[in-house]
Amino acid sequence: MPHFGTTARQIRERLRESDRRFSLRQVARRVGVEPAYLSKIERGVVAPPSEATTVRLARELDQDPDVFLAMAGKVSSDLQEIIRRRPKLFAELIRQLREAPDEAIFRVVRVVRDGDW
Amino acid sequence: MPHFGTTARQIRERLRESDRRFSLRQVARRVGVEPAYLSKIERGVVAPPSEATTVRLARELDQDPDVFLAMAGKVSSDLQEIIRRRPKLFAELIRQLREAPDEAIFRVVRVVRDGDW
DNA sequence: ATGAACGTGTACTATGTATGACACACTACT
DNA sequence: AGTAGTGTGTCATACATAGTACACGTTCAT
Repeated sequence: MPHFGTTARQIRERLRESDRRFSLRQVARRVGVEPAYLSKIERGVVAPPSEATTVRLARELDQDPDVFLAMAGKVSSDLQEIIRRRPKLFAELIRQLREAPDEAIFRVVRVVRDGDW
Repeated sequence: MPHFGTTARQIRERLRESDRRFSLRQVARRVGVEPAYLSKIERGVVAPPSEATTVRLARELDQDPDVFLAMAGKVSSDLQEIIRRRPKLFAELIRQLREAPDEAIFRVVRVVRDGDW
């Protein structure tokens, strides 16, 4: 699993090559945190930020919030709530899919999405 | 969603009717917390305990840990880790199943478990 | 009727989480 | 040469989490 801060920094620096609005300070301002704090986050000096801040940062860097949250060691609270509503069913389903290959999970997603079964 | 403390207390008191080893004090001792603390938990004076304590309490009361964790507003960390390993796939799957009837989810569980598809 | 067990009130504490504020040195234009 | 912008070091803080410790009045069993 890649490091949260390092990854965020790499993505930001890549974006910055073509758009100098992606300086640490400007991104920090748009995300709504202090530059010093974002600096520490990117270098791993502090733990990844809260869920809300992580999601705002992901959006700012045009990344998938769930992936960013995963790197931050978290799971989106809306997913957690879905699980909490029916804990037995979801717990069994998820543990069942622990070792399943990506393909198998994706097949399940498709089947459920299309509903034709 | 039922209240964590209230539910725990009811279950414990039911168990106690046939086995007086289920006093608050004795359960607290076996679970590894102070009686005063368990008392406060059961009455909702304090927030539900940590994941580890919640699971030990569930086991002690012969309940499903995932259900107890759900009532405590949490999701088992082992489930979270499974999701974090493949955040996109699991996020899509779970959101897909948010509104699905129990029956549909259980059908998916069975299909995946039996693997014949 | 007394000692053990019971449930609970009050007070305290240790650790973690999630930042903010400010100052500093460096660089990049204009 | 100066000013605007940049990244970072240090210090402080507010709040939440997850409990412990002890004392008190009550009840239960012998």
